[in-house]
Amino acid sequence: MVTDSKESEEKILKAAFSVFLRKGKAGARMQEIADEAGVNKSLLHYYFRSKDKIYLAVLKHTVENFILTIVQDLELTSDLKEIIKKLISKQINTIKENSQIFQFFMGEVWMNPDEVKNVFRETLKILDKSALLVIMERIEDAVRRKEIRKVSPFQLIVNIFSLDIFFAILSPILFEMTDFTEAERAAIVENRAEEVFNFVWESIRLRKEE
Amino acid sequence: MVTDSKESEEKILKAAFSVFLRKGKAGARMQEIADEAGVNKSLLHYYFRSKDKIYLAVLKHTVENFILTIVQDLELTSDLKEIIKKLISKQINTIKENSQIFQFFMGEVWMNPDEVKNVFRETLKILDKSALLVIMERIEDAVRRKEIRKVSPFQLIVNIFSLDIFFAILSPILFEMTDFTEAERAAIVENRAEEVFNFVWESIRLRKEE
DNA sequence: GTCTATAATTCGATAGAC
DNA sequence: GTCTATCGAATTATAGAC
Repeated sequence: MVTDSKESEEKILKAAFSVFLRKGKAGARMQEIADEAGVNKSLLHYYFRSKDKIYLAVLKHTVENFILTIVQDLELTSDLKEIIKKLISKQINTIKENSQIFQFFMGEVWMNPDEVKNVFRETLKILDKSALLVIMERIEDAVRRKEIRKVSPFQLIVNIFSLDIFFAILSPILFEMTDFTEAERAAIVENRAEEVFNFVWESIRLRKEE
Repeated sequence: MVTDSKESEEKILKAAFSVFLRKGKAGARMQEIADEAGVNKSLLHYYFRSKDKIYLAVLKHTVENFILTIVQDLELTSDLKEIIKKLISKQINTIKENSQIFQFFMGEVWMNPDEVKNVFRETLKILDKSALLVIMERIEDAVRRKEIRKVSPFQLIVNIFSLDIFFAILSPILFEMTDFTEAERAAIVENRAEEVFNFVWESIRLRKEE
């Protein structure tokens, strides 16, 4: 069956994305990708030469997704409290909608650290980092204005992202350690953004009487 | 070469631990385990029947390690501030010394969620959870005594663990986004426990003037 | 561009000698 | 308990027809 060339290539990429995310680099099978794409296995090599090359394309996509989630493009007109609240809720929503990507990424960081680091570096060159820099500058500014206590902007961002992503990946396992009912668990997941914001804001806001 | 039976089995387990942690379930090779253990490949099947069985033994070990790191056995005589400070520094030290285990665990949660969940459940039955329960009870108590603001003990523990483990796994990657020198990076890693404690304690401590 | 057929290799597992 | 030899299945990759 002859179809548009772009069409097959895109179908393969989409299927590869799905399979690699579920099975990881070592567990992914070319045949499974071909089946899911609805094309012949040979076409995978025709378009991408090797499994490694397909994996690299998928990895690049997840790294972009990862970085853009940390960065997030925000309106910076409002005050810092609102900026942080939006950053957290946007991050948590993005992670919730793409949880497989982040779980895959965490796994690959450990399995292929050098490969991930290289892709990460290259992706950073291309992507627009200004959004992150602007937020970090805004945090430094808030420290100077005594709106919040003295914190390292980098560490604050890392802390926020830790609270967002770790819970998203491990909450199913961690709940095993508790007696929460299904309804309670759902409520905790639902309110995670608010919980994180409170936790963070209570930590950094400056009180008048101190 | 005939050696003590226990000796070979232990060498295999140790090698399997090393290989599975580096390569994951799908990427690990029986031959590589045999080589690293210095025994014949057939012995792996003689002692463990199949690759799956060896993997399961390794997974159990990592799950125990994971749970015991969250729990940590602490002196509970001092005040809550000291308890939390010790919990954080102990967690961070444990994670630093066994970072491969936690990275492996994060990866396996995504690749084999059901298998991990099962092992997790079984391990919880065996392990002594009292240490965690005592800490959570101590947190609730502190809330009642107005030593700290109202927090969910579960979420506080999860938040602390998130801040500890996420940074340990991803800091090499995240540093790629910054201009820190090697010395600065080392200092940040070195001071992570203090940073996390400050972040947490500032968030939950109650001020007099409020 | 797409398909069939198959080469080339790798891998988990087992049989059987010692 | 340990080793050699090998099976059989799975998997990546390619050659070549259409």
